[in-house]
Amino acid sequence: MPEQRAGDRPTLEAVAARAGVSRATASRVVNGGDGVRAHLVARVREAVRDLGYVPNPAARTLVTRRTGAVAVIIAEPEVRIFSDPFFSRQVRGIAKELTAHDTQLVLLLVEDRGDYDRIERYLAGGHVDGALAFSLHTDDPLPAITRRIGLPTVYGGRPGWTAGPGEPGSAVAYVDADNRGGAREAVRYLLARGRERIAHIAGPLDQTSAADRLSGYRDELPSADPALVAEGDFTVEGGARAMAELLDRRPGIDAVFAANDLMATGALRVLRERGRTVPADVAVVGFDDAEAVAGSADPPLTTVRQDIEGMGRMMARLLLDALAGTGTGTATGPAGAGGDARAAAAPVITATSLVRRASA
Amino acid sequence: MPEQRAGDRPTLEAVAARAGVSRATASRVVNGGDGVRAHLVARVREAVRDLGYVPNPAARTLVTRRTGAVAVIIAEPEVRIFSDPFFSRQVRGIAKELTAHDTQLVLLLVEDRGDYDRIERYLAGGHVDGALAFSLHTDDPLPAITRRIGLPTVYGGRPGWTAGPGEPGSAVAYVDADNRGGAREAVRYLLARGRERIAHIAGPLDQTSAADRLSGYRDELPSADPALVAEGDFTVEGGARAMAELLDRRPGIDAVFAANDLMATGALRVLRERGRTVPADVAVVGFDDAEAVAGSADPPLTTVRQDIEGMGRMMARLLLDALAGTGTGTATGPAGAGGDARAAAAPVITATSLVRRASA
DNA sequence: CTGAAAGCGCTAACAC
DNA sequence: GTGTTAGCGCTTTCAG
Repeated sequence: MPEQRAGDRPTLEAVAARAGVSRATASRVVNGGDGVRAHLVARVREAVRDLGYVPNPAARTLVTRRTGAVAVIIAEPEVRIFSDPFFSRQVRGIAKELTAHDTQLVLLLVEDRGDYDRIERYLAGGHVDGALAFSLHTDDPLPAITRRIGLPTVYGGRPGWTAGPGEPGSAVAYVDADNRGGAREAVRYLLARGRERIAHIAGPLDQTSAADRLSGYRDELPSADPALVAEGDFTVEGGARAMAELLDRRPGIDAVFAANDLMATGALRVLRERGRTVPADVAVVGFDDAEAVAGSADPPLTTVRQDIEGMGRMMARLLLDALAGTGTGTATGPAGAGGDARAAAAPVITATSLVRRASA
Repeated sequence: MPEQRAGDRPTLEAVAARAGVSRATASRVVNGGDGVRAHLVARVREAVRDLGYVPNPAARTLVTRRTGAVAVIIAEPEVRIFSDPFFSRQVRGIAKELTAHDTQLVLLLVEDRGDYDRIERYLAGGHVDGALAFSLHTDDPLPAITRRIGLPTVYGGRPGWTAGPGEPGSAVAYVDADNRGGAREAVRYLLARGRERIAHIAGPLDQTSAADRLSGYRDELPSADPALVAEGDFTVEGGARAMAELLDRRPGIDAVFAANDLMATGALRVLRERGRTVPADVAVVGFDDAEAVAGSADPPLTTVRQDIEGMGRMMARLLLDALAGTGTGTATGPAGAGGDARAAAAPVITATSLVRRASA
């Protein structure tokens, strides 16, 4: 290997030399400059600028054991990632918050079960300081992995295994919308408008968001005819199928609350095909308020809005807080607490609100 | 079960000791094991397993100057990222290919112009080995940045500044669909079905994909009435607005070719509102074949399909090839070529195909 | 084929 | 305040 090209990146050493200080002082300045005399700070800063110095993150990570990066793990089936703006929005919220804290976002997409090996190796390798993961199903292997590795993790959506107040040690940090409350509000609204046979198109019930919305529906309609509930899959097609089913079973339906906007859109289509007018004959309420979907539906959807981007931001904030608290990963915290005393182990539930448009 | 707590992760040193070899040999085994006697390989592998050893990427990067990570830069305005499945699909294609080559994906979202400083610092920091960037507008600062840093980069979509065969040194690696050819096919199809007043809803013309599709339309209809072209913005709403405009200007339209499916959907809505039947009165053809959009439109869209995920994969492959070729970044290649002689500096154009559904 | 040794660039004690 | 000095864990000549 010939000698280093002149274009090679300058090191801290070079900066120090040019500024006439030691590497240590140069380092102090680069990292904030506390406790260094002003004129030296200036000299070092100048050298940095002149040389175009940029710290080498690998070297820094090697000694600090911090990477300044966070993994975002998405394990959702392909179809949903693409059809539902939900993920992109949430990721954007996360990205904004991470960026504001100079933290990088490493995207890990899980295609199939076998990928978890790769994920585990990656996470165990110390490439990232923490992880953000979405809507886990009950049997998802991820929690076990992150726990084994001792990697701070925040979940998006209530994880499937958290049912009651949680057994000891199972405190999980997660962020979710008030799905149940939002669903209740939707149904109450329909009731208030005089609707009497209100159906529900549920999402896949192995997802807590779908289950919680169904619970909300049932809260308000405890004695509703079970035939008024059909399970969809959060897609337009699924919503259409469910609507058709519902109409076949109970032609007298005068309102539908769909567990997301995409399914509501599918319902709208079927209602139109079957000659029902919305909202005159049948009122429709969705959930999400994904602008590109709800606003441009025909007619525009009345829906339960959740602040998806805000939830993403909140997830990131929770994780960053946890990282600021602990050292490298697990415990070793000041007080001799047993488990990893991540402050944010309590869930954060964000509010929803009903947005009135034309469909109900 | 080793059950290592993070913090005391075993090092190569430990592996070597347990296997009774030197660190160098252990390293060789971990990195493939070429030229190490079989029984030593076995012993080291066993030690790795027993100890649960995972290499420290920072240490490795420090010496190899390779990070095993690639940046994916998305600078699209918010509205498009969320409404259009295009990006998620392409990112997924990229992710698949990168994963297959054990390379990580670092997502960089550009919110506003000021973010480019941050991006430059990040890229210059050597966090990643290369970059993948999307659909640049003519004046995008990114190319200058990556060139200055000498970071191998592949673009998705023909960059705005590549007009002709390109000036010397401006050879850019990019992957794009055959937008012009696809548009031609759409128009020819409409013509073949006997349509005589074919309008076009273009995308924002500062994006090459939109411009190229318009060119294709004009190729087939060189003397078309200019009032038959309206510019949209690739969103449902934009498509609706453009359709309304078109109808106002030329009520006799009997076909519309929209530059993407989302706009075609908006057009469908307006046509319905205005009492036009599709395809009887007006035939509609889209572009993209985004399943969630085209397939579930009402009526389902006839559209020009492009293999978005495949394009993403191709982008990643091109970049990985380039990385395998060069050392750490810029040049130092064998022949003393002036510019960075990345093999893949020629664009890759992928084929499109017309998918017939009900709208035309 | 294997081992010894020299760093990669940086931070963090610990002296001065 | 600032400099000195150890490494962080790994790859890679270079001997043997």
